[in-house]
Amino acid sequence: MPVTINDVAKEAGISTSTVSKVLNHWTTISPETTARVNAAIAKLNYTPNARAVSFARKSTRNIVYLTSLGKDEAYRNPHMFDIMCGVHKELTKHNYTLALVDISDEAYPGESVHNVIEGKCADGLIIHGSAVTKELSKSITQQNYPHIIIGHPGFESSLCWIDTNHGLAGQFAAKHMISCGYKDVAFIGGRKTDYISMQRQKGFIGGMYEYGYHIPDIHIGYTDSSIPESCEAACSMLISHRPPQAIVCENNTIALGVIKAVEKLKLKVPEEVALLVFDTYPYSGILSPKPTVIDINVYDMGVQAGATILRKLKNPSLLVQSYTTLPIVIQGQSTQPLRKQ
Amino acid sequence: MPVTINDVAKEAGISTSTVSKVLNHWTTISPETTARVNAAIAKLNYTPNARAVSFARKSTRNIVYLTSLGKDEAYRNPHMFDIMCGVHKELTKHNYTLALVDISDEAYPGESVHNVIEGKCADGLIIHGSAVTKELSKSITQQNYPHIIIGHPGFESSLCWIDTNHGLAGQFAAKHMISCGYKDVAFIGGRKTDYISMQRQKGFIGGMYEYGYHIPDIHIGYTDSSIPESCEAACSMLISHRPPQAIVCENNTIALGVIKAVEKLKLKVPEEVALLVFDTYPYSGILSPKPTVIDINVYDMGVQAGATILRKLKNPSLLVQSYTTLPIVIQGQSTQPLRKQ
DNA sequence: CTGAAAGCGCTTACAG
DNA sequence: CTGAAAGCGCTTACAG
Repeated sequence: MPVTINDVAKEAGISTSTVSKVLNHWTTISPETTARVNAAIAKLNYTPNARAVSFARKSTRNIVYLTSLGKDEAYRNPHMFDIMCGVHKELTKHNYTLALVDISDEAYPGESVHNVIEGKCADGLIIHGSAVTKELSKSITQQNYPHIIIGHPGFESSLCWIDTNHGLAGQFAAKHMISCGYKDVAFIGGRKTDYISMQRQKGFIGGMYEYGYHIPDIHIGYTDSSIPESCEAACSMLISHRPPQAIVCENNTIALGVIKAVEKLKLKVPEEVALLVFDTYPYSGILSPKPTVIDINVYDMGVQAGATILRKLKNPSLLVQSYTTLPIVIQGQSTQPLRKQ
Repeated sequence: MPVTINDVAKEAGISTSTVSKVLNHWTTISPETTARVNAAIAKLNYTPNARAVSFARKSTRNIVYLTSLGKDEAYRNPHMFDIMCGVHKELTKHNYTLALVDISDEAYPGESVHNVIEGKCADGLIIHGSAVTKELSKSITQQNYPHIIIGHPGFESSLCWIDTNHGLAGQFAAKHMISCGYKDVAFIGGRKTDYISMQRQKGFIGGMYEYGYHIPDIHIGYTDSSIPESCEAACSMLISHRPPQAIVCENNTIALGVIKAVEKLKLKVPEEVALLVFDTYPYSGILSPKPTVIDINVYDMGVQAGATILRKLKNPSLLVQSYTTLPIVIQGQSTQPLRKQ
């Protein structure tokens, strides 16, 4: 028979409501009563029934994290799980729990969101950006349900989101290259329809331009982000009449392709061609030479997301659409200050 | 104002308790009543309040997944998240939810488990093996709390666990090597204190022995699982007077070290030395040649764990200590049938 | 500063 | 087959 608040009240010789107030740290309770209640709690080894609390309070202190949780997702998209860990960290700190909901096999789009909202099993919702559609956006906005989306949804809306500023990360890439003394720097990215890639590219080109360097079109590559196509793109740049001194790779697969090209052409990194890559990947550590990386602390983004949803709960009218978490440069061996010749 | 079961009852002109019975698919309800209630539910767009249900039922239909959720865990240990996804899949199928609890920064060991059990916020607990201690084992067993541990806890107990059979995986490695025609096969693993490594090694040696091949001590390597030490171990084997035809690498980091050694000695894979690796890693796909892998479908292990905890809930006296999920061989280019000379 | 009482939205014996 | 009523274990106006 589990011990309830009534047992504690009886033991302490005090009313249930007062025990509840002690539990909730009301300031009106006398120190003496508090002490008696605490003694009774300790004696009976009492823990409040979380279900009853959440029911009585009409608040669950639970947040749902909505994302794709299919097989192999952990290998394809480890960043998403790192974000999740950050969210969890922040929520736990404030005595909230985090429940997972999979969006990858819904019967109809928006089903999961609907269930979460209607079932009242959470106070708020954190949604991984890739899962957001316009319909979903509409239903969330209409219900005015506390939410935060990780990653810009890709269209204008009154949704709340946080994201990392990819353009800024591109600028950081430019700044780093300039600081090393590289002027002829190429950028190999994804297709023109790839939002993140284009943001990074724009930021990079803009950053170089600020320092007075114009990147010619032949030094901008668009690929399908596969190893072969990236290798091909890098090769053709490197054997052209004007090979770049350095290549910025928009993601890790592209970097692998570029490394392959470099090996094929027997070029030395970073002496003959320097490399810069966006994002740390599990295998970044095993590449040789160790690449210099423009990294985003996505765990920290998760923490931000957690903090933000809690702010939303306190202040539902809050609009949050913000870029957060500065990119950082992790210096590796694939770039180095150019020696004056 | 959210619509409650009472609103539905009023709308249908029927008592609350009957509505509840319709909701819970009692068989005693007349088709006519059922229809009326369902019409009212549809009309009012009613969804039961999950909190109230769980409170009244004294069951949460929630399972807690206890593991390490620190920063970068997703990169270090993607398998754990793949297991988590499998667990989630199975639980969702049966209308259970999954909540996450981090064990990585508890104030004292066992704190999280204690909170979960005492707070009654879950019906059961799935614990990632690395988090299990003897104290924890004791308190879980004493409380007779429904649980399932993923990975053999490492000591005898009446805990419930599921695991993959590492010895069997080792045997599979031997079988594959034999089927290719290799006889002189080396095994490079972790330290002798590494439980998994030793299981795999034993299985492998035993498997080879069954086919009549004895692995000499010089062909068994113990390393700290680092790239340099594994490279060193492989080198010394390969330049010895009796180099192995093939090397089984107990994990991926070891494999990277061995590959490094092979490159250093300019040996051809698989012609001059074949390689076999345990477990798929995010970067397995980028290695060249693509390694042959003895893999465990850990997502499926998660599914099993989910199914098992649900069985435990129905039948609390069930003891589950079982090896589950067969290893599979994923053929790559690092092994091939030996041509007769 | 403390307590009696209503209520959160369901489920489930029990009676009919 | 249906319904009135008690109860799940708390919280929170409200009264004192």
